[in-house]
Amino acid sequence: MMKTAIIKKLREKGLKLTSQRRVIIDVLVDKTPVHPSAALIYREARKKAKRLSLSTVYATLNEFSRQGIIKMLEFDQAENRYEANMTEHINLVCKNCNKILDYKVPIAIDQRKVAKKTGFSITDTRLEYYGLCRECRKEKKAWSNKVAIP
Amino acid sequence: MMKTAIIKKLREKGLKLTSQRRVIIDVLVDKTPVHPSAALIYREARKKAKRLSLSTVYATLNEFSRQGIIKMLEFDQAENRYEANMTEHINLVCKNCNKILDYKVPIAIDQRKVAKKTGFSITDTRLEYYGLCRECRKEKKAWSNKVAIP
DNA sequence: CTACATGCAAAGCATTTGCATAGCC
DNA sequence: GGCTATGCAAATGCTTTGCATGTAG
Repeated sequence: MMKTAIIKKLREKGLKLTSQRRVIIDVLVDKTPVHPSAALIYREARKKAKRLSLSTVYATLNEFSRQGIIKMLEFDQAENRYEANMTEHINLVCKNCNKILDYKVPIAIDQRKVAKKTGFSITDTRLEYYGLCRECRKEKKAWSNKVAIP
Repeated sequence: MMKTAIIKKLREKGLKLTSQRRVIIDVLVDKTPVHPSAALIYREARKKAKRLSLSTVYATLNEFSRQGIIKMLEFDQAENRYEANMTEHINLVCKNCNKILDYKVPIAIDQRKVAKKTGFSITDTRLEYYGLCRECRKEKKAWSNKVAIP
């Protein structure tokens, strides 16, 4: 998503645009390809804004996510990750290196149908496939060729 | 999944079948419809086995999940939830009451195709829709009818 | 027998909270 | 100006870890 689009949404939702938020949005949008964690966003944002605390980063990301402006991806054993890409897609999560890739697909599941069948009104989706990315697969293969059985 | 099926898988994977694990499996399978948390499983399991610690529950659920015998659903701000239903389905998560329902659909996404396009080899999937369940929708409606604007 | 499982208590760590201050609108 | 956002430090709470002991295969 464009930075300006996010800022526009802030306004629509009646949220204030502070200097900290501006920087956080900047970093999040720039880093969205790697699906940054709060810590990474904090580290990067600090370079542009010295006066910024981690709790502000969390508060901001939480609020934006609650408002549907950004997307929060939660993992156990690992930090949350965030993305500004709000179009429906599948996240491919590498179990080895924690890399996350986006996979755009026309989702065949009809949300309206789900709602009719189950009574659920859907506001959000989370679609993830876990496995090994190309690089980590190669690595594993290399290992199994080299490593003797212990 | 059947309890016997899980136990069979344990054997296949070379995992030991202890009395604690037996109870944990029992509870998990019985409670799978509500997608229990580790704490709930612990509480219920304690009724059947006095000698059982929470860390054992965690260790067991982690191991089983690692082995692909059960499924762990991780949330931020909330405890992990577990399920024994290993058939592909979508979890409908109510944001209001945290209820989780299963929605069985023929997933239209071809994993082999994804692998070819992206290099990802997929081992696991996580499909979730967030929203409000039937009951919570009614509740909300009732609120908005009653509650005056503050 | 022996490698894996368990129990207990303590640690870990990402995230949240409380409260005083600051700064958008 | 009023109400929201921020910063700081301390707390929270689920989950993990280390190690001695127990036990399934």
